[in-house]
Amino acid sequence: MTRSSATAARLDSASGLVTTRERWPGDTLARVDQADRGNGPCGHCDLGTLAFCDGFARRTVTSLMRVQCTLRFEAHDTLFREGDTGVAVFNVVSGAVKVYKLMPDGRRQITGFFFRGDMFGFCLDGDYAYTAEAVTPLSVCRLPMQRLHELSETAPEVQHRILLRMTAKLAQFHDHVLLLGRKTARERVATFLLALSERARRRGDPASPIPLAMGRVDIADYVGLTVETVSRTMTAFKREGLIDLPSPNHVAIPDTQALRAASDGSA
Amino acid sequence: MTRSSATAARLDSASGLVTTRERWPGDTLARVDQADRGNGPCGHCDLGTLAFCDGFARRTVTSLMRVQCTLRFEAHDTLFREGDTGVAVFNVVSGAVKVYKLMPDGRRQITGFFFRGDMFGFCLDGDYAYTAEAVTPLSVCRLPMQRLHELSETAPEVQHRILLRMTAKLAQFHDHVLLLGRKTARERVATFLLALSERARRRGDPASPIPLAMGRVDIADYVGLTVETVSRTMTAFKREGLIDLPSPNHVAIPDTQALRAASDGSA
DNA sequence: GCTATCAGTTGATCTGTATCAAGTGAACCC
DNA sequence: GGGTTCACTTGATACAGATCAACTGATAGC
Repeated sequence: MTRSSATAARLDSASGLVTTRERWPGDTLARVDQADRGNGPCGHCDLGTLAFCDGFARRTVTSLMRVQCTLRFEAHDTLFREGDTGVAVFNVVSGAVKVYKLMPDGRRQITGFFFRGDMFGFCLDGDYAYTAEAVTPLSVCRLPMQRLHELSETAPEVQHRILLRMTAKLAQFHDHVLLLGRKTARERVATFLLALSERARRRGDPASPIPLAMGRVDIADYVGLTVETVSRTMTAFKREGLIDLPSPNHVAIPDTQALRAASDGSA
Repeated sequence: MTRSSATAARLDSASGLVTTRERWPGDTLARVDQADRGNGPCGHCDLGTLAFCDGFARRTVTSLMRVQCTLRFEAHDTLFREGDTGVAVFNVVSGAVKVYKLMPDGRRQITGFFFRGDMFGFCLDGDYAYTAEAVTPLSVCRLPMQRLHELSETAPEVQHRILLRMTAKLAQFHDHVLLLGRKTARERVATFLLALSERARRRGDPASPIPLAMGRVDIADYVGLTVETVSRTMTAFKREGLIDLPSPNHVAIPDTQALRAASDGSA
């Protein structure tokens, strides 16, 4: 069984731009960078149309700006832990996050990866049900749940957008439950790679030589296998010409249809 | 691999109270019973505080009443199928529902069971991501998504309540993904039984001799095992005194702590 | 340059659960 | 009352993927 490596909490006070407006889980790890500017509606990120606040009325954006907070983390930093009081949602500006649950004996299940434009940390008056950890150097936009809730009284579009994100996440979970409950190792790995590829395509990035932000262990803990099986399966795919591995962290998909067939047993 | 039995579509025109206000997926199967009365805020069900509309302002309840629809189904009836256009959410008034996804070769994964007071079918301008089927004779309250959305413009509490339900569902999915990805057969079955028991307790029903609305095949397709393994595991639990089976469809839990220990490998 | 570390890969073996097959008992029907 | 059906159980065997172990190559530190 897979055991999680302990996450070392590291203090980073080297940044010249740190200002702390309030206390929140993980704040000792975060660097608040007020100098961030970009093409996001509120000017605090460069997410453009991927930004949570994109398309909102001017005054809604202004309200969000006031409570928003841009945080930076290094790979392996923990944003919050399972059981922490859930006070904020996060939008990934750059980098990748994994969220996972641990069992008493150390077995770990990663329940989601989040990339640029993704939102995570939904939690209404309760504790976070999982731990969130940076996979790569990370920049996130943090929105306090309480403020978001207050705001949505007057701006229903805010709540509606959250609803949209959650609906999409629910649909994703249905797929992932199918993967974990009924798919073979080959199907799992194929499905995972395809999902990454399709996500890239939807975002306008090249769909084929896709970068793998996460290591083999993380992939294994996500698709419910061991590292060894993930590794063997990817080697097998390479041997069969289903994928190419220019480097361990880059996967090329020469024939999407073939990989898709491998992802649901129709091949 | 588990194969789903074909669901026989049955027409039931024997009811004297059928009135069809509009067309919707599965309407040929449903009986609309306008005569239902109860203690629910809108008078159309007896869910009491479990009702979706419980606690809403008078005029909100009135709006919901007008678009609400109470439907009845028999066991094995299909409410909607994966790929159908998602036009409504459902609240279970009585009985049980399972939702599942199928693979091309017939493998099936049940992604959720829904009981009295539960809400399912969330789907914002898209298709249902799964099929919903009655496990027992069923009564549901149907709410058109579009109307719900319109209503939430003026009544934010509606959207907020949906958000609450979805957040709870998301948390449940995290648990289920952990179960499917990392738990052993014993742990899966123990977790499943405990969840049913705790649900009953939360609802004020007796937590111990819990009725199993679903058959062994459905349990297997939910926890990602085969019928045989579920059956063997339950027999083993009985032999070890972890549970008792007064009938195949009733489970007594003499020692919750012991079963809990079995549910995460701490025993 | 030498060593340590760490991610990934590959090989040999073991095992938990699936698969295949048959048996039991309750409910239903003619 | 005898047969059919269907859900569940039990037994024997097979196998996919886990486990244990070793190897490779890249990166970092001194």
